[in-house]
Amino acid sequence: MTFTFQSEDLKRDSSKKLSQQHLFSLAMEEDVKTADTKKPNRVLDHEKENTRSVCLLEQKRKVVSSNIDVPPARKSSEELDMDKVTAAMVLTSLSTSPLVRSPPVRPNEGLSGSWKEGGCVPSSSSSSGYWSWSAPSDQSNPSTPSPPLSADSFKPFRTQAQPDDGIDESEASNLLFDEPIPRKRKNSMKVMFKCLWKNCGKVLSTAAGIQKHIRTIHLGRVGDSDYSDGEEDFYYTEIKLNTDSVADGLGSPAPVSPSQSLASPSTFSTSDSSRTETCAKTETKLMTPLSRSAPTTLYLVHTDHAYQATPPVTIPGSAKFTPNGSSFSISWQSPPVTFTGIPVSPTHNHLMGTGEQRQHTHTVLSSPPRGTVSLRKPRGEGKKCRKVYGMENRDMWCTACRWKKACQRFTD
DNA sequence: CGTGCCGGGTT
DNA sequence: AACCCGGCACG
Repeated sequence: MTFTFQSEDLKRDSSKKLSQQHLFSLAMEEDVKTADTKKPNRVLDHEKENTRSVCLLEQKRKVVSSNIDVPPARKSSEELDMDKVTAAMVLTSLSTSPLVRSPPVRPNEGLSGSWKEGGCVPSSSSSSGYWSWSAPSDQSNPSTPSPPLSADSFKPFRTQAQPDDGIDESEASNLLFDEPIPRKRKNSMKVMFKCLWKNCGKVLSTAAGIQKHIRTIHLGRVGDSDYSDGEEDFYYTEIKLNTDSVADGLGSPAPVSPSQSLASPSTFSTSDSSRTETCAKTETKLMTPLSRSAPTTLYLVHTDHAYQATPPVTIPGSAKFTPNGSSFSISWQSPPVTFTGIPVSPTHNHLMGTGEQRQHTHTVLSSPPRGTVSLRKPRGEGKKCRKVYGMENRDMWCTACRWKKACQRFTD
């Protein structure tokens, strides 16, 4: 769209840099605003636009930074600052992730890639600006360093996680637990990306990470690990898990922390299929006994476009005792709406025989035998998307629900 | 009153 | 189709 014109503009006149930045922040602000109005409106669109424009702008910025010589005069503080940041980033990424060196921008990981470079941007508000990226929706004004307030304004998932993405699995999973609750939202959700590949329960905290994982491990794209044709999208899904309610649920000096039950981070090191297996197993072991009794690590997966309705939560192995992914999971988590699915992308899991796990066996859980044929449907008592996700997350509902049709995800 | 969803409308 | 919504029954 306006992109071409803008970048051209840039090249032509480097002195416009500032105004460009201005433009940038303006754009951000606008997006934020729209996203903030969340209420019952189509946030999704905004979000899409948002991310897209972010992408564009990111690219733009790169152009800027590469094409423009910063006059020596201003080089002092800004540049120094920037250098510090850059250096720090380089160091961290070097020390933690030997694997990842993200070249330019690639289609899928473009976002995360650019996040990293966000630090290098000669923005006037150097450091603070850089951090505020992570959640554009939190602050409408980039110049205010105010701490991100809980903000119901949040959009459930800003596509990719934090600025530290793309780091690498090992780091990613550790990071997750180190990082002291990035933004405290309603119930401190954690967005994770789970590999759906058979027998692989790998969970990473970044989309980039999981994509890479899939690419290298499952798709066998070793050499050109940077190349992404988007196929990975099919093999992972986003999950959200709630750290708060976990603690609540155990309600005591709980011996099991979410982190432990999720996956043992300690073992993460490099990509190796055997390792992934073990990880999956650990997960299973931990999950199984717990999930029978009380909610521990609450998470639920969903794959968006929903007629594939809640495909198995697929914790490999645990599926066995799970009569039905959806109704099972909701049943033990009522008031604190803890987990929610996340639309990653309009992809479908052809991987898991979608249908099979769903319906049947249902009867076990659902209401006692009802003899009456009833003229009108008894109205299933289970919570439907609307209840589960709430109005503000309408975009997470199954399509049917969005259209006010009979819910396809939580059938009864 | 909120929710689930039928029936019917629009794109 | 895909999408949206008025309106009604149910709780």
